[in-house]
Amino acid sequence: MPSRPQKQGKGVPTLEDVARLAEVSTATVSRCLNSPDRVVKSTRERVLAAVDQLGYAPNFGARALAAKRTNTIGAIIPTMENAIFARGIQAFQEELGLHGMTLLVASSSYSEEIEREQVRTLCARGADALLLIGHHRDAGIYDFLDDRSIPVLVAWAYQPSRGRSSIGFDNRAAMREMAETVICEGHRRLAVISAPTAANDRASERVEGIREAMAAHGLDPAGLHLVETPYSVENGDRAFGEVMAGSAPPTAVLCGNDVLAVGALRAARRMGLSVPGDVSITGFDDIELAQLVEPPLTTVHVPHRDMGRKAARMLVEALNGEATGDSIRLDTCLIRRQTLGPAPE
Amino acid sequence: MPSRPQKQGKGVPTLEDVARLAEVSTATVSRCLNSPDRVVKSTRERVLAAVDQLGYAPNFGARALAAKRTNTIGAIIPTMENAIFARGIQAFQEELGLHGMTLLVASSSYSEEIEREQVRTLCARGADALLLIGHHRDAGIYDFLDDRSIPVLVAWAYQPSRGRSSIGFDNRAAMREMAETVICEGHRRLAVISAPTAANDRASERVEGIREAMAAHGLDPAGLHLVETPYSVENGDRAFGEVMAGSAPPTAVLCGNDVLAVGALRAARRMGLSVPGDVSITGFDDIELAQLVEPPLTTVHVPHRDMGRKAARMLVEALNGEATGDSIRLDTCLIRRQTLGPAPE
DNA sequence: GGATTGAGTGTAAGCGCTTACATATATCCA
DNA sequence: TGGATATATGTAAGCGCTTACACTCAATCC
Repeated sequence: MPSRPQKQGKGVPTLEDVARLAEVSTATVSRCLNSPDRVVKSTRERVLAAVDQLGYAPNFGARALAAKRTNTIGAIIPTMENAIFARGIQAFQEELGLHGMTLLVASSSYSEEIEREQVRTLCARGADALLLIGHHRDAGIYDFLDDRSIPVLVAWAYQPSRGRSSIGFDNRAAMREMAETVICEGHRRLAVISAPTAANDRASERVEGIREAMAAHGLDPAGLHLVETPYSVENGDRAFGEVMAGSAPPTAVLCGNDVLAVGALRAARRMGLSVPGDVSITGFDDIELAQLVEPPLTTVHVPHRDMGRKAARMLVEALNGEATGDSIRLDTCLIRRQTLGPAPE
Repeated sequence: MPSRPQKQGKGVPTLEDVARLAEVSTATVSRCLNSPDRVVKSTRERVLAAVDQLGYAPNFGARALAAKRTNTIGAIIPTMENAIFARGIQAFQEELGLHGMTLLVASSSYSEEIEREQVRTLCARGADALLLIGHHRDAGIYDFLDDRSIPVLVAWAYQPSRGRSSIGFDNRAAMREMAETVICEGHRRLAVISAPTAANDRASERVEGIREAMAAHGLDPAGLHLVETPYSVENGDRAFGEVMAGSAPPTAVLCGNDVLAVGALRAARRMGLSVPGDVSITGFDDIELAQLVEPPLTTVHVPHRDMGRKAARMLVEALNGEATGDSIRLDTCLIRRQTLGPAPE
């Protein structure tokens, strides 16, 4: 990376420039900007006029350095391309704005390595608190954050047993409910198409939920055909083919998220299978797409927006020292649309 | 906003702490981090060990303050909830990462006011360059940026006449081509469902393209039934009802984007209209959803990812002083699927 | 009428980092 | 062997801002 000159002193007005123009001290200018009521009106107006005239914008880094707080909250999500995060984060940001805070987003592309790096980056940038997705990550990251006493909130997950403040829903219970509903329709041979579970506790919890339901209903969890594949319609499509390939294909395919389910649905159509006549397919998340496909998808509804909004409030409280350290459990609900039916024959 | 104590000196190691532990000066530590080859190996290793042991992460604000550059590029998009931006920005970020730069995203919720504010925020945070969507905005914003000599790239738009470096496609020409195709199918009564055009040159250019096509084919552009409504399936649905309400409803409804088109499609189905038998519907953007709905949507394909990637390269070049100041025009192409057919009767 | 108060403002010390410049040590050749 | 040169490291001056503290000057009180 070659070094390059830029932002030549010329054009960038500083606090001092404003002070000079308004004929006051830098302290007064600073006060005008941060606690206007500590400055008499006539002075304030003169200063603000100077600010305007110069097009002055305070240097954030310098301010953070001097004031030791940034009113900034960082969030690290796996990817913005996933509608559920995009939606939750949008709500998160809106709510933060209401409290005078700014959001800094980073994405990890589902990589633990990148996430670790992003945590450092966000802290270096002065994030006062952090929003992370899911519990699973190296303990070192939590230590790092604790050392700096930076509050962390885990979202899209609810496992109070982890001993961290979190907001989300019980992925396992939600998926268990879905699996039980499927089993009650008479299905005995089940398959799952899931996002990679290794570093994703939400995904693995969901799969676990299915296993629990099977065990509870006298089915052998070992008989569950599991295919893991990254988040995309294309992959869901491919995985469905794989899952249906054996001699005794499943009569119901539970998908770890709606996008995979939509892919599965597309594959089914192409293979000439009737859904849910020949095979039932279910999703998870209830993204907009779920009700737009044909037939509309049976899935689990998750209140992403609500979660984002509440997460923002929790973090703001934590920063104000009103933290309870509690976790909040949001309710999900099963949405029966048309891709789940009784087992064939 | 109550002030609150946090990050008590205790836990946050500074450059000086590292220097003390490694028994070198702060300058040496700094050099180890920024130009490792200017430090002899033995020292370097000692310093890096200290960095590790302390969990040191450089303070970004302080660094920016001292070095006068941040290796950060800012982007302001209308909303992350729109898949086209999410996708483009994701690619943008990935490419920036390859060049050692970081992305700072902000969203404006389609508000000029908020956008102006975000520009200041990003500059205050030290963005070395900015990515903005579309040309339309107050000249004051450009002045502000020019004063600071911060390079700006306009994306999702290509209008070299605006005299700013931009990357995108010709919204007007792309939509004109679509309209011409529709007209060639025999349609005479057209309607448009568009995003609000007031502060959105992409939307208004698209509408203009339709008018041009009509004029070129002997139709009176004044006869175009235009409904403007914000981006959402729901709104597309509602707008379609509105557009079809008159005594001589259109035989083709062109939509300003795929999401509105999908809403229109849903409304058509509910109203018992056959698409394209009774009415043709077209979209714009070619988001994933377009091929997943029934029937698959005829639309204009836009290379969002490619745009994001190239935008990143252009900005990096500009920062390296290799800027050409040119604009790049990307090609769109019309994707005929099944929602466009010949005019009825 | 002098002491007390408090509101409005100024002075100046850092915040954690980078970097020009100074210094110290090692290396080389005549 | 001595001076020139190169290499490694240290010193210290800021970067633009906030804020504790000091100061000034009226208004207020006994």
